[in-house]
Amino acid sequence: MAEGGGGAASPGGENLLFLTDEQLRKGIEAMFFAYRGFTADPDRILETRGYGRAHHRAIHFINRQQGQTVNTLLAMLGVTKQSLNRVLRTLIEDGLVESRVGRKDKRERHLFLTEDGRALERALSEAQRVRMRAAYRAAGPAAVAGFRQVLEAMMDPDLRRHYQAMKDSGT
Amino acid sequence: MAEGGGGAASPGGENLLFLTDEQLRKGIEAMFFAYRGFTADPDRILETRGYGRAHHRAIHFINRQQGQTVNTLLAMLGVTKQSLNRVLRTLIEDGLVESRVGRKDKRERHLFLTEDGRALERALSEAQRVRMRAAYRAAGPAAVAGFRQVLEAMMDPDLRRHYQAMKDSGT
DNA sequence: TTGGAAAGTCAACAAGGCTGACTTAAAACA
DNA sequence: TGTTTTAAGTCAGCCTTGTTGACTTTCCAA
Repeated sequence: MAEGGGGAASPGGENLLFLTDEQLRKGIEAMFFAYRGFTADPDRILETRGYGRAHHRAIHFINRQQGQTVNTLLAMLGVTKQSLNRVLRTLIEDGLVESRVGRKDKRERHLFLTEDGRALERALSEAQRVRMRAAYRAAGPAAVAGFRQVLEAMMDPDLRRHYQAMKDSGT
Repeated sequence: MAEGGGGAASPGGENLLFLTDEQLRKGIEAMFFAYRGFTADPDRILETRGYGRAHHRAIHFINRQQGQTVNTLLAMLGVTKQSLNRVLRTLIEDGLVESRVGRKDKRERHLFLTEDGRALERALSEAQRVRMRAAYRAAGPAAVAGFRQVLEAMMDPDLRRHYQAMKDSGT
């Protein structure tokens, strides 16, 4: 922690010590190592099923907004439709995802998790929540608020919109 | 921030509102979207050179501790030597990295960035620092301390050691 | 009725992970 | 001294997940 944690008490925001290249480098490495931890637990579960992170991402966002179209999901994930389609096809074949033709616009496909799909989603997100919960507990409530603030500020503006679109709707 | 920032003042850590599944899910998505932003700027630079993230990671950690051996770097990156070697070979061929036989133990190869390598490292890390700096400024010093605390708590213990090994040595 | 959007498919390719088998050189050990 | 272990590197082959480009099918809407 060195002087990093100590100076945090200053509420004015004039504390420019946080903006030295050293401080920034530490933040960069913290992101790198933390993201490794963040993905490690679900990766282990996915491996036993022969899936990868791409499957996890698809499952996560389909669960988040059941019935969304392929195009919506595409915008969220930021990959090509060919890439998504390969993953989606295996999930549909394996009975984890259901694709229903749109009622109004029959060109659209609306995506839903099946019961099996929801079960896997719960297993994956619970693994991730266990780690997140432990980190939150270890760091304390004030740290958690700061954590989310910095992460939000790091997002690209259009990705931030995707993030915020769901942020307040749940609960 | 909704009620997220408000409850943060409680220092006891008994505030379990932070540990609802909804709060945790938001943290999970924040990591996902923020990491995308985090890698976007260097990715653009790397693309112009025909490099990928694997090259970036190698360059970053060689710069962090010039003269380290291949084995040390391997432990840091958490990939196989075959995977690292492919990347390292192109960096050496392109004159960005120099590999010197160890003086004491001649089996070891010590890795250094050349002048060109340092130049690319600076360009990459500066791109990342610009975003990090902006996020830090937007969120404020208290948020930054919390950000680092939560990220550290999310790391796997042995990765946390790698992170902390360098954390206080620089500056 | 025709243009264009949404979805899906096929083919080909690249990056970057992985495993396994093997070589070379040098250090460490018995 | 001779043997084993270690560090590094290499070759071959595989997988996932990303990319482009070309193409079809469906079907809404002008």
